[in-house]
Amino acid sequence: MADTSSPDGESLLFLTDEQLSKGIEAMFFAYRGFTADPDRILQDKGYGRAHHRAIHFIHRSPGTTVNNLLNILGVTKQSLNRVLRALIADGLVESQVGTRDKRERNLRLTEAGQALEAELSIAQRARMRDAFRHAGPEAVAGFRTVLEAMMDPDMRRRFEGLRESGS
Amino acid sequence: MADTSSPDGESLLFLTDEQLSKGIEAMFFAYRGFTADPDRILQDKGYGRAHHRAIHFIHRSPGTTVNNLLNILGVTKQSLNRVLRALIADGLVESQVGTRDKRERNLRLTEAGQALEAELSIAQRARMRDAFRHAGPEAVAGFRTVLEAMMDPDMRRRFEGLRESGS
DNA sequence: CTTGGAATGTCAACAAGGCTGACATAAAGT
DNA sequence: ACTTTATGTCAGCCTTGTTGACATTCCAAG
Repeated sequence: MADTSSPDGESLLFLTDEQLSKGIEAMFFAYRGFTADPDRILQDKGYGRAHHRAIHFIHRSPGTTVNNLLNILGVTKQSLNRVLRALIADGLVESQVGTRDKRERNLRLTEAGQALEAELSIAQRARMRDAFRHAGPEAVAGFRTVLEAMMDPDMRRRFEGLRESGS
Repeated sequence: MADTSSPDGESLLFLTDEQLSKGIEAMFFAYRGFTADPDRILQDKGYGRAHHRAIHFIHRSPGTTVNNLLNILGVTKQSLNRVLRALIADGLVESQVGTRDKRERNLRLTEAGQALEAELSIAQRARMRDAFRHAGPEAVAGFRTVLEAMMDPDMRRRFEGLRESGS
């Protein structure tokens, strides 16, 4: 509807300030929905969003180092360390001294950690799946394209680097 | 690439756990980029993301009440009040006793508030505009569709309610 | 072998921004 | 008159971010 694309040039109607503001608000409200389910699950267990992020990316790259995690998450080592310490103390994450470089710590989820990860993932993916299914494959492709364009360049590189064994 | 859509049914390849996880990570990284520019601007002025949100939605609905803002932002009145108090004290927001119902306060941006709002908006819209332009109108439509589907239903209603004088 | 620097861990202190609970006030509704 | 609603405010707590300082460990260069 309201298809006003000209034959050669782009329509550009989707670049009005109003459309951009709606995009901004959509990001805000959608992010709230996006985090709502994991937040609820974590709340009962005494963890927060920071723990979720650590668990997610350790699951995603088993054996990753603290420094790598630091770069992905974009927080200080002190902040991450507090979270990791709790997860390790609670037996959700194990930290092994690196083999090549013994200064490094290789982080992995324990069985309990994998169980929590699965619980969180299932909830968050369920919402994502419903949204994707409802919107359809072409909308999903557009969604991904816009989000990638919205990232900082170094984050985009990191994002594209995750699991290059694509689909 | 890897186009495996079947003739009648949907391909559903976009609903694999791997695709959903990429969607989750895309949201995480994109949201970081989304908030990066305003965060930088606000940091120097002693404000944070919470102030930005209040300013944004007061700008969006001038004369709105505290209660309305509370519902949109999804925080407690104490939390919002702390932010509003600072903005009012600094002369960025003005609070007028309601005309119909004198219990209500109607919130508006002062000139200084509008100036800050513009500064933040311009930065955030610039990123959104670049992302939108790079992705193209169809991707933007998909982006919006997926984000709306990801919202909680009441937030979606609120989102659709903002500025019904749509484009 | 010694020393410099990198990776990591830890302590302390602090701030933003969430939260709950309790209470006060004014105005509206019954 | 009484209750409810809208708002403000005080106090205190939690999570999660920040800086700064310092210790340890260990690779690697001189």
